[in-house]
Order: sequence, then structure tokens, then C-alpha cells
Amino acid sequence: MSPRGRPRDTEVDERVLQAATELLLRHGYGGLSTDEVAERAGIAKTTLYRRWPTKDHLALAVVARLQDHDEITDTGDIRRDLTDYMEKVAAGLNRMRVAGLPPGQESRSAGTVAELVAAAARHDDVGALERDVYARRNALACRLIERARDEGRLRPDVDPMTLLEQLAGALYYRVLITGHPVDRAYAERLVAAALDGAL
Amino acid sequence: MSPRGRPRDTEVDERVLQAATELLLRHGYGGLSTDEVAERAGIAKTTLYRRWPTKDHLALAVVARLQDHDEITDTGDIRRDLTDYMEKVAAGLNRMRVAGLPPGQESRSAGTVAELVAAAARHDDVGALERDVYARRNALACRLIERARDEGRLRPDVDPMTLLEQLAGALYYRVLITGHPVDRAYAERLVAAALDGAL
Amino acid sequence: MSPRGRPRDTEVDERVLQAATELLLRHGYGGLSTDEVAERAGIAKTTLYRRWPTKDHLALAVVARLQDHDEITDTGDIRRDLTDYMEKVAAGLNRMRVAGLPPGQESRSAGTVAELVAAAARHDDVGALERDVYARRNALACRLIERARDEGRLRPDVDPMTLLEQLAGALYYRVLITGHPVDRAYAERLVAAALDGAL
Amino acid sequence: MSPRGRPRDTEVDERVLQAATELLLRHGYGGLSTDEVAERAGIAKTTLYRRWPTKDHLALAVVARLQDHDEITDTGDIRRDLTDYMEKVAAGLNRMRVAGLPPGQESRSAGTVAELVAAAARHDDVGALERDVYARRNALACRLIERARDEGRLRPDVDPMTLLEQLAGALYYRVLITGHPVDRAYAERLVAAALDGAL
DNA sequence: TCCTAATCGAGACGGTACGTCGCGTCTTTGT
DNA sequence: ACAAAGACGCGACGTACCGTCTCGATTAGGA
Repeated sequence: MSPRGRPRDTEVDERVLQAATELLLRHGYGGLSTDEVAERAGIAKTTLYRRWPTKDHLALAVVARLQDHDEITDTGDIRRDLTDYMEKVAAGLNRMRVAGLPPGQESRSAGTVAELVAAAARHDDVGALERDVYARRNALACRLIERARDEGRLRPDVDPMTLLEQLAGALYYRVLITGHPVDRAYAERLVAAALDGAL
Repeated sequence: MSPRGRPRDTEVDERVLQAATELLLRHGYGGLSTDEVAERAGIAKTTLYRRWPTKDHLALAVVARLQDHDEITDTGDIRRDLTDYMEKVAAGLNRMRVAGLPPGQESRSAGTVAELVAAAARHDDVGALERDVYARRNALACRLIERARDEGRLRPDVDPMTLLEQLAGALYYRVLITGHPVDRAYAERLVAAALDGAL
Repeated sequence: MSPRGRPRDTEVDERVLQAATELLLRHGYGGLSTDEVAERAGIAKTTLYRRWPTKDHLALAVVARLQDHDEITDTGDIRRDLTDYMEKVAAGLNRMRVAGLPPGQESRSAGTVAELVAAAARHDDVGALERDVYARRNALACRLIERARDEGRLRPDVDPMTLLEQLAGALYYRVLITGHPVDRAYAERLVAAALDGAL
Repeated sequence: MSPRGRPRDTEVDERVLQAATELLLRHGYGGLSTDEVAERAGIAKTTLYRRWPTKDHLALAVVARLQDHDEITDTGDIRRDLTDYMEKVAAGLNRMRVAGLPPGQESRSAGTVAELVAAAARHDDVGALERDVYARRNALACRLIERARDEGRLRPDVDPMTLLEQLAGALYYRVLITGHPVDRAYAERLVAAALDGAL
């Protein structure tokens, strides 16, 4: 069953994502318009919509590609590994904080992240894809925690997912809600608090 | 200093917020249109825009009013108090999860919350207001924690704000990002994990 | 050079002008609204604005089409030809006098004509178009006069354009300024006065 | 029957007309807004509307005041007197041609005049007033012509009103419709043509 | 001197239209 | 089939201006 008709121009995807990325980072989610993307990429809107059925889909594709490269290290020092991971997450968020703003400034909140979440709520498939991205990333971190727990470096009753949510959640909460900064120092404080407990 | 000119019709605010709330909850953020709100409230669009310069401003006003009634109890049992508080926060989020969906269904993600955060990023003043709402609410919880710490019911090195972020952040993370449910059971597990620590 | 992209739906122009004409004649210039026109023509406002960038442009198009059918006859009897022409011009003006009024009535002044002139002053291109319409029509009459002059039926020092302005101007002056009627009888009197002179 | 209540502040009329004139001449009819006038005159809109029930009424008042000073001379030389009068009319029109344009430029058409005519068509009383202004002015010119005719300086069958319409009409036609200039030279040519006739 | 009435400043209000923007679809011609 | 080009439908947005209204505060004349 070979595909009939003219094959898709593979170069198009690249040009579109390039243009879309540029727009998203420079002018924010609102500044990302399909008309503009098509024009900059030198393609027809039809072509664009054949691949991404919605602006939201396109935007997700852009951001997903941007954050594809986070990795998790396992040195055996769980405190340090988690802190490193949190710092990477924070870095990704901070990158979004700058999107759409004049250089030198940075928003308190990362609007683009919120828009993406909103997009996920608008379209089931965007939501599924988005959750998948996070699930994949968190699965790695989860295993890291599990290993530490199973080797006795963490309490045996630790629930890895909950611990992760405490950590990542705090970062997102600051970036999306309170607008407070997230940096290495905060990552350290956060991990310490989570590991040591409050009692 | 008496107010000059014709005073604002206070009834208008009520009617507008009523209509806007109805639309927001029934049809979601996208279904909230200024034209429709004005018509339902029986006022001119001009009047609406005089008070809320943007649809975003209006939407925030609506949600802020909805969540105005959360209270925090202080029974002396910090674990229970925090769990109760988390449950209230969760309830608010779950309410947003239903917004704009056919009855009986509920979205995985609370799109409206995300839209509101996006709105905060679009307009500085909306952001300021939004952060203010959260700050006010968190301040109460913060004091609760401080009291417990100062009375020796929590470790003396506990940072109340960070603890709070671990808790609230986790809820928001689930509701916005992973789409997992947040209920009483989760609230208990969460508080337990935060208080006991992982080490 | 074949035209690219989806061609314009030629039927749209017709439907729009139809609706606009109806509105303009029935309810006057103020009663011509782009929203209403679009709805009656069964098209989107965007489509309308793509062709006529302004209500003013649309209105001119309507009136230009209405007056497109005036012709000038050349019988050799210059007095009669001019009178006939003046009567046609008067008829066009009188038609505008009725626009926007309850049937049976007619305004003293032709408001719509004035609005059109005002529109011409608001947008350069409307003005250019409008002047073009008049120029085209007057050119014919001019040649009529020139012929009569060159054949000795008028004084050799007659300036055709000035003569025309005396005639048409008087009609417009009555219709726009003084509100007096313009009819066949006046046309005759006017032409006589212009041809015979006052001395 | 002495007037009860607080008497009207006579100074207000002046300040309003001042401001309105300024706006009308500087920014044209469209730039004359009641809000702006009220603010500049330092009065309330209520006060303004108590005296001029409509923007159109106000605008007419402004223009009427501007052209109040035309006089007609009677030297016995009818050709010269008419030319002088036409020049004054032309001057008034040319003044309107500049209204609302950046200095140094002048519109082809006198939009404000057209707007005023349109206003006259919108409100009967404005129309009546406007026609009155013209009637008063033309009556003087009419008498001038009558005198010349009765004294044998013009043909006995001359209809003064028609002659006047030929002259003034031509000016208005050029200014409103064709956009051609009106100056002393044209006035001379025009009067000559009208007096000498075409036959 | 108080009362009544009209005016004034300020600004909210209703209404109506305008023109714009962005998304996603559709219709062409050509490859 | 896919691509480029561009018209199209839809729906909302925010703005502008008009003329009306409701306040409180003045400023007169008349009882």
C-alpha cells in the first residue's frame, strides 16, 4: 500500500516550526498567528492545516520540540539528583517566562505555559499529547526515586509520584500563580523541605 | 470629598457578574463573550467596558468572587487543618474542571484556570490582582503554619511558604498538568508526605 | 498571467449592491449600515470590507451604479439637447431627494448627495472616483457644446466647461442649498438664461 | 414674567463657539465632537445640549458666525459688483476647503460644507436656518441685479434669481463636485459668460 | 430668610455602528 | 494527492460618538 499522489514536502515541517518558534518566543502565544506563520514559512495555510489541525496543535509541537532535551542524571545522591532535575524544569519554565516580551524584561508569570494548558483543555488530543510529554519525563524521575527508596536511601513508604508532584508542583505554582522566581537556590530549599519533612 | 457626577449603578455590577458567571461556568472561557454578557445583563457594552476594560478583567472578577468564601480553620491539629484547607482548594479547582462542559462530564484539566493565568500574563493589572487574591489566601495558611511551628508542633526550621507551595503546588500540578484527580484522599496523602518527609 | 487563488464570487457584488441600494434609498445614508448590508446579502462582513474598505466606498458604488445610464442626445438643436441633459441630471438629483423618506414625501435637500460629497472629502480615493464619474459624464456634454460652437451655433468665445458649470451648478445649488425644486420648467428657463445672456 | 431660577451664563456661548470653531477648522467636521468641545470649553455636556440640541446645530452656528460678514457693494458697474460678490463667496468656500487638513494643504472638496448640507437634510430646523442664511445673503444680491435690470443695465427679461443661481451654483459645483479651484480669475470668467450669454 | 426653580459641572449610561482580527474552510490553478 | 494563493464565513473584540440621565452644588428671584 504505497501512498498515492504527490508526497509531502518534508522540508515544510521544518520551515513552519522554525517560523512558529520564532513568533512564539518573540511575541508570545497571542503573537503566534497561523496567517503569519504561513507567510513567513512561505507556504499556504492549507499546507499548514494539513499537518497541524489547529493553532493549538502547532503551538504544542513548537514547545514540545523546545523541551525535548532534558535528561535526568542518577549519581546515587538523591538530593542532588532531584535538585538538578528541578533546576532543569525551572530553566524550561523561565525560558517561557521571557516569551513575547521585550528583551531584558521577563514576565512574572509564564503566560505561554498557561495558554498551552488551556489549549489542552480545548482539544482532547492536545491534552493527551501534552500529558504524554509530562508523563514520559516524570516516569524517569519516578524511577530515580523508586531506586533510591528501594535501596533504602529514602523512607520505604515514600510514594514517588506524590513526592514528584510536591516538587514540580511547587515550581509550577510559583511560575504560574504567585509569580515568584524559581532558581537553583529555590530548588535546593524545596528539595530539602520535601526530603526532611515538616514534623 | 464627595463623589462628583452621576454615581455608578451598583446594581449593574451584580447583574453583569451574575450573567458572566453563568456563561463562564456553563460554556467555559471561550463561551464568555462581552456582547452576550452585556445583553443578558441588560446593559450597554460601553457600561461594561467602563468597569472591566477587558474580557480578561471581567473573567477574573467572576472567578475571584466565586472563591471568596474559603476559610481556614485552626483546630490545633495541623495535619487536619492543612488537609481541610487543601480539600477546599481542591474543591475550587474541581469546580473549574466542570466549567463549560455538558453536565455529568468533567474535564481532566481545568482550562478556565489556565485561561485566567494566561490573562494575568496578558495584562499587568490582571496579574497583580490575581496574585493579590492568592497572596491574601495564602497569608492565612501561612500564619497557621507559623503558629504550629512556633508552638513546637512542626520542626523549627520549617519555611511556611515553601511548605504551602509543596501542598498547593501539587494540587495545581495535577489539575493543570497531569490531569489526575484531586480529592480528600489525595489531600490526606499529600499532607502526610509533606509533613513526614521522604528521608 | 492567470489569476491565483480562489477567484472572487462575482455574485457577491451583485447581492451586496442590491441590498445596499435598497437600504440607501429606503432609509437614507444613515440607514445604510455595513452590518445590515452584510446580513441581507448573506455574506460575512469581512467579505464586504475586502471589496469596499469603508461604508463610504460602498455608498459611492451604489450611487454610481444608479446614475450610470444617463445618455446625451445630439439633435443639432443645442438648446433642446442641453435642456434634455439638464432634465436628466435633475431627475437623478430628485431621486436622491426621496431617499430615506416615507413614501409620498420628499426632502427639500438631497441629503444623500451631500453625504457622498462629504465622503469624498473624507477619503481621497472616494473623491477621485467620484470626480471621475462626474468628469466622464461632463466630458460628453462638453463635446456637445464644442460641436455646437465649432459649427457656429454658439458664440465662438464660449467656454464649454464654464457653460456646463453654470447649468449643472444651478441645479445642484437649488437641490443642495436653497431647496428649490428642479424640474423641466426650470431646466428650460435655466438654459434660456445661459444661452441668451443677461446683457 | 421675569425669568426664574439661575440665569444662563452668557460667557458659556462664547467659550463653546470658540472651542467648536477651533476644532471644526482644525480637524474638520468629523473632528468636532461634543465631548471634546465641552471639555475644551470647560463646561458640562448638559450645558452644551441645552443650547444646541445637536452636534449639527452647533456646527451650523459655528459656520454661520464665520460667514456673517460678507457685504455686497453697489457701484453701478454690475459686472464688477457681481464679480466682487462671487469672489467673496469663493473666499468663504475656500476657507472651508482648508478645514481639517494639515497646514499648507487644502482639500479639493470642501467637506465641511457638504456635511452641513447633510445636517440640514437630517434636521428640518437646521435646514430652515441654513436656507435662511443663504436667502438673506442672496436677497441682497438679488436686489442688486433687479436694480441694474430696472435701470436698463441688464436685459429686461433677466430673472435675478436664476442669474444668481448660475453664478453661485457654478462656484459650489466646482468646490463640491469637480474639485476645481475657484479664484478671482474664475469669478471674472464666470460673470462674463453669464452676462454675455452663449448665443 | 427660606423656598423654589433653573443652571452648571461631572460623569455614568444606553444605543448603535464601525472597522479589525484571527481561525479554520473552501475553491481555484498548477505540480 | 499535495502545494500555493487567496477568497470566504464566522464570531468576537474593543472603540467612538451621540444624546440622555442623575447626582450635588450654585445662583438667582419671590414669599
